[in-house]
Amino acid sequence: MSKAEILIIDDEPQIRKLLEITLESNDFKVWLAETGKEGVIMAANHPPELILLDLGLPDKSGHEILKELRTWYNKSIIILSVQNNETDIVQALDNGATDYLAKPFRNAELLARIRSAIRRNQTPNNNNVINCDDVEIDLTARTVKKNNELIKLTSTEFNLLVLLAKNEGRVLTHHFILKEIWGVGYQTETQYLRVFIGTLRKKIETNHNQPKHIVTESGVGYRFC
Amino acid sequence: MSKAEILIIDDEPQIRKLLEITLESNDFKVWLAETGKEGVIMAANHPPELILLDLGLPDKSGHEILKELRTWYNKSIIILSVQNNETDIVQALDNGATDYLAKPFRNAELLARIRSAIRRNQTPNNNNVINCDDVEIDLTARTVKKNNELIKLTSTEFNLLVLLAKNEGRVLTHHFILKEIWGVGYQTETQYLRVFIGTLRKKIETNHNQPKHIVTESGVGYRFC
DNA sequence: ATTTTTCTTTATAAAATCTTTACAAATTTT
DNA sequence: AAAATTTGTAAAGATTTTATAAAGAAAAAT
Repeated sequence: MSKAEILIIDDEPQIRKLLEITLESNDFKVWLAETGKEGVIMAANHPPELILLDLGLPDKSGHEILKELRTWYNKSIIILSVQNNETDIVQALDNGATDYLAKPFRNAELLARIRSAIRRNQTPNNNNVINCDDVEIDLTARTVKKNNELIKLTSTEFNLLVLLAKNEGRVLTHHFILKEIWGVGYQTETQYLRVFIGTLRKKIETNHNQPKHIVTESGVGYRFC
Repeated sequence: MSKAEILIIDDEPQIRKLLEITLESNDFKVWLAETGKEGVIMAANHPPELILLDLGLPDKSGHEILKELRTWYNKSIIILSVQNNETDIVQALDNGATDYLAKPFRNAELLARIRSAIRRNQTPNNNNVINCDDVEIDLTARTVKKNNELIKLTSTEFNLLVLLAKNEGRVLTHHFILKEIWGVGYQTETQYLRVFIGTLRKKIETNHNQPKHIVTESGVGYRFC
């Protein structure tokens, strides 16, 4: 599972730094923007899982930025603000903010609210899939489809296929593959690998005499796609 | 559009009255419960669009009620509490609370947070019935039907089936299932799991030698559907 | 207090997967 | 082109994993 990405839009350097440290040490990937404009551009280029938005920005009102983001961004936006008046809170929530936290906020609470907001983003099918021609590998579900039909792989076969697919186009040496799948100590058991590559090919190649997906690099290893 | 229904679970009569008046004048239909137990029953009989839950209940801790509700209720639950300490807030949010508001709260803010929470309900995946071929699982009533006939499951069997069904199509590892159903500390008791999968199959599979619903992924875990 | 139900544990059978061997086929080197 | 090396395939044996029954323990219901 890769890290969830959070975009922070705040003009105060200390707050940015504090948030950056807190969030990164809690296993999030953090992006920083100083102005609303910059934030909108960053969000558009690389939509994060969640946005932390300060209301008091120098260029535009945070409320404006929120509205602008909400025209297309539909994941969570948590407002951070020194303003703790009802008007701002109500306005922000009604403009589509997921949550509103007054500064100074408490770290653990912020983190819990972030987890909660991200949890709610999680629609059932945001699975992690690798596609390659007629082969589709779903890492979360642990399924492999060929021409949209489910294929049954054993655990080791699946792990091997994922390793190859994750390194698509790259040659992986026998040593490397054996170390990754079977562990250190098995690095010379190249025969294991041959047998498993064989069964994999039978299952995912259309014509297993002319493999298109799992290609042999004689003397070196194998390459996917 | 009919009125959205809100269930209030709070033991303080003044608060109940205050909330009732506020919410009804804002076009919500209000249900009232004085104790956690009563609240759970009312929620089950007539699932509301949102639940306002007080943490300091006389019969059980509000945290317990929250957990109990969250085993099947997946619309919004907002916590109201006189406690404003981080521990309670974090615990509640991590147990699946949608939001947490400290008493005394401001009316307009509460209303805005309620609107926000209800707005988010509209998005998918708040279905309380899972259908899969000839099997129908009703999370609210805690019943399972096969070909429209009720099937009797024990509590553990039901929980296991729900866990699998909620993750339809995805492999769940032995470890994960054991942790979720039996709790941490049971993660190596894979034999429990085998026995329970066995009885579940006998009950819901048409031909339990060729299971269609609960599929074994040897060396990894099980998959539903 | 007794019966019934559910859960835990043990034993064993069955199935699936992995490892190993043997040899054929393909590729590279000489 | 022949020899040497590497790779692919099939199949047998070994091992691991899973399924099922059934008995004892614990919990719940009567």
